[in-house]
Amino acid sequence: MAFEIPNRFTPEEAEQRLFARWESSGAFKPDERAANGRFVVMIPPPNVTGSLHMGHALNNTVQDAMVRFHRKDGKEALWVPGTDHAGIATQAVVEKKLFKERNVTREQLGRDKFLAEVWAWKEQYGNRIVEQLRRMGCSADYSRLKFTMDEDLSAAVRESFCRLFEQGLIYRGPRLVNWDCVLQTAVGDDEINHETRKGKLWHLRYPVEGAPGEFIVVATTRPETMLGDTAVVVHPDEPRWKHLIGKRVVLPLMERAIPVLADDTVELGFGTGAVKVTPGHDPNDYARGQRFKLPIVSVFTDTGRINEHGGRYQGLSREEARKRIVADLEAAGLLEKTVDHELSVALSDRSGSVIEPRISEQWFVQMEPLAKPAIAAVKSGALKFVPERWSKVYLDWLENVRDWCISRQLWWGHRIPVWYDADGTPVASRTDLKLGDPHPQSGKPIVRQDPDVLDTWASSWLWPIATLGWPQTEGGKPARDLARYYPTQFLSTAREIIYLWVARMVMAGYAFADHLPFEQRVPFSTCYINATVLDAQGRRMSKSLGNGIDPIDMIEKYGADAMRVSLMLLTVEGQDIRFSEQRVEEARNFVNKFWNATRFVLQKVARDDVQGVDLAGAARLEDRWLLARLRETVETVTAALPACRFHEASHALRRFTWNDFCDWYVEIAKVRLDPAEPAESRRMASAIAVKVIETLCHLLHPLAPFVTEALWGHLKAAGFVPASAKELISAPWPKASDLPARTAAIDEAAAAMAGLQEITGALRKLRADNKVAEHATVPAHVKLPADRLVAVLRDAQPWFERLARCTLAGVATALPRPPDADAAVVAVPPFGAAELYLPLAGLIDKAARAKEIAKRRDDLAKNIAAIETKLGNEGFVARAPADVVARERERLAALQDELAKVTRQLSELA
RNA sequence: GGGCGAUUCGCUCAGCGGCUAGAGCACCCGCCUUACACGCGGGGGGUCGCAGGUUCGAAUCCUGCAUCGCCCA
Repeated sequence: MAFEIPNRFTPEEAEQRLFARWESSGAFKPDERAANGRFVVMIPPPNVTGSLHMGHALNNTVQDAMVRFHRKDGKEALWVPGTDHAGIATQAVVEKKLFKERNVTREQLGRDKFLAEVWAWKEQYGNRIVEQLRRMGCSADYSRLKFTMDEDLSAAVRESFCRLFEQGLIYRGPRLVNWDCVLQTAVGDDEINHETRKGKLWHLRYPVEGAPGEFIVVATTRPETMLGDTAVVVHPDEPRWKHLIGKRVVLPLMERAIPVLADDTVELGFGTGAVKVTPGHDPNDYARGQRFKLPIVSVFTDTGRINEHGGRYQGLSREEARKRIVADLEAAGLLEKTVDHELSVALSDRSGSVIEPRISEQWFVQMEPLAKPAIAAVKSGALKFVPERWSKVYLDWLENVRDWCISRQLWWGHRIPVWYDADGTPVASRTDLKLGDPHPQSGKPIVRQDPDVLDTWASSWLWPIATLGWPQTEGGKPARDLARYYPTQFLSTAREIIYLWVARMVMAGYAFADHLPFEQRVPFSTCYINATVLDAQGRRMSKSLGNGIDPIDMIEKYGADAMRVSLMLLTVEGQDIRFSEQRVEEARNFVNKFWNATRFVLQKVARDDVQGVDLAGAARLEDRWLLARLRETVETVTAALPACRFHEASHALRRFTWNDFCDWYVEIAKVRLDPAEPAESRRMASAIAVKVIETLCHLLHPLAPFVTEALWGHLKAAGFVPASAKELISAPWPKASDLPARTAAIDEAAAAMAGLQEITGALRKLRADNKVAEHATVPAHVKLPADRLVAVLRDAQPWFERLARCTLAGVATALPRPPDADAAVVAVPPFGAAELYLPLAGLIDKAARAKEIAKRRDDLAKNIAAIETKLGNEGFVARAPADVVARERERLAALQDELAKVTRQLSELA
């Protein structure tokens, strides 16, 4: 034995060691001497509060596979990691913790002390997800780790705010926002979940002014909002109410007269046909209010209680107010009826409370001017989505973009850099202003800073530029990293944040990356949208369902490589994937298969066996075939990986490794490496086996970095890879052109090899059908349709006999059927059909045989008839491509040959 | 209401104009053949959701329908 390694890969031992070595050798840092261009990726920063879930696992496997491929492909590869401060989520986590552990609220602590607590929490727990990325093997440059609240990134946020403010693109005003009454902040549309709930629909009567006994009936799911109604609208053609258009109704309980207006957006004939309008508490009504210039009455406080505009209901909670109002209406005879109704309720993602649409003063960014270049980026092809269909989602949003509410009533985040004088005149400032300083415009003393912070996306939209140093300059020039690595080449993310994040990053790129000409500012040229990882039943993985799979558990049980490979095997063009532990187990088995194939080669082959062997000299059938398959595999993987066709790449690798190399070549090599074999044959087989293992280490490395790097170490120790060679992570990607080029002779060898594989399979089946004991060796007679095949089989005889588990008693184009033999026919395109005989001295189950052969005969006849019909069709012969017609003719001939032989066998059996 | 996606063997999915529609898992039969039982050999199993259409030719393209899922309003 030349070399011994264990018969199992032990990830728990190898992963930590190899990762530490990569990191300390600087393998994760961009190689500035790289000659093949650059490949730069920004991680979508996970929340500091987060822990790795399967979505992260997939997304980061994709990024790492891409980065590792391009790094090995000779590019200056940089992957920038980092985390996001996640304003509302982090604040909520820390608030909860403080209350639970010390029974204090943030208000009791005060702003500064509370923020110190959040920072302390971040220092202690904020790196968890980064540590998890490292366990996955992510080859990011951790020396560049960024956090959205870092000083430099915070400076970028402030600079961007001030620029937009100065350009007049930021404004402040009252708007209807999603209000979280528990956390007492506005929340973004993305921080809301919609849930279908059972509720009621109350039909309320609003008395018509000056017409006693006459009512308009409106239906509502939220009767308490009626306190803020400022109109009733009906469709202009609504027969029930159109005569009341222009009149007024008296709002019950409030005794306030409000107009009845015509509005053709009311659905004709639906419900009561009339709609109450509460612009202060409903997004649709808000839009109507804008159109009709209705007054806005806000009836809730920021804790969700009725305010001073709610008359005698002031001070009640939303729930109490509803009960009282319904009861009072009923008492007044104004409740027509109540029906059960399913409705969609908006819930805050963070507090779980029902979102109250509410008018409040907020800061907004005017989006239209920023959206224009982002739209153009996709239309011009500067930015491409993979899969392409997501560009529609992106464009739809940008083309109907609404202004962006960027203020949040939180403490944790980037404080809005705006100060006011006593008149409330705001000014945005790059440097902190102190109370009492003169206002730069009015000259009056500054009296306060805006208390709000910015939406987290207002920092993450700067991620690609800010992580590279924007807006810093060095000697009047843009920061070195920004100049060198921006724009980036690739972004991989989830579909949920195409507009929240992706679209905004593109806007920010055009708005702020002004060290570049405008048309070169797109922050990434390809945006890959990941699959959603579902559970085995096709449900989303969620905390509430408890059906999530923890990637770290999978890594601990099966190894990081197995988890990564399982995801890559499942990922077809961003189609959702159903994931389960079983898939990881299967991938682990594949990793083990490759490990053991390498183990075999290391055990059987020594360095001296392969010295000076030139693979171009490979002349034997199986050698030419295997090298051709290896070359094909290199070509496939090299094309598929950079195009994000991960499933194609990983399947091609599994197929070649397992089915071609292990199932055939390794078995053949067991014969070829026998000391009795001629030295030339032994040396060639050895060299090919080593070449395959070495090449597969490279090709598999982006998917399974640990096991391949570990095996690379063994190849080095055994002397197959020079001791001076780089670590696999940095070693150059194999070139197909280094393998023997395809020639007619090689194609012919591949066809002949396929024939021998068919014949091997047929002989194995004959044995199995006749229940030949596993270890018994039986003689076989093989009648072949071509002299060429006879030569091929004679040449392959030593390994063929082992693989087919027989001794070749006769091989010829013509030979008699041995007595008491079972027989089989197998098509060997393009040569014809081979006939196989296995003498079995009375053991044949003739009835079973006859049944099977008859079935085969019928199948053949059916196939032949189908092809004859096709070839008899004048349209087909005239219009189909010549090679297709020729192939059909060839097939017909082979099938006819097989049919004739099968038919004769059937008669011989009788 | 609008948009997107899916529907192919028991399960999960490839294939997206021309090989007898493939793979993995599961299943059945036989094997510890010293690289690997996380394995080896053999086998059964599918009128490609339904209905039309285009084409010499459709699982593959078009139209409609059905079912399921996701997103937007």
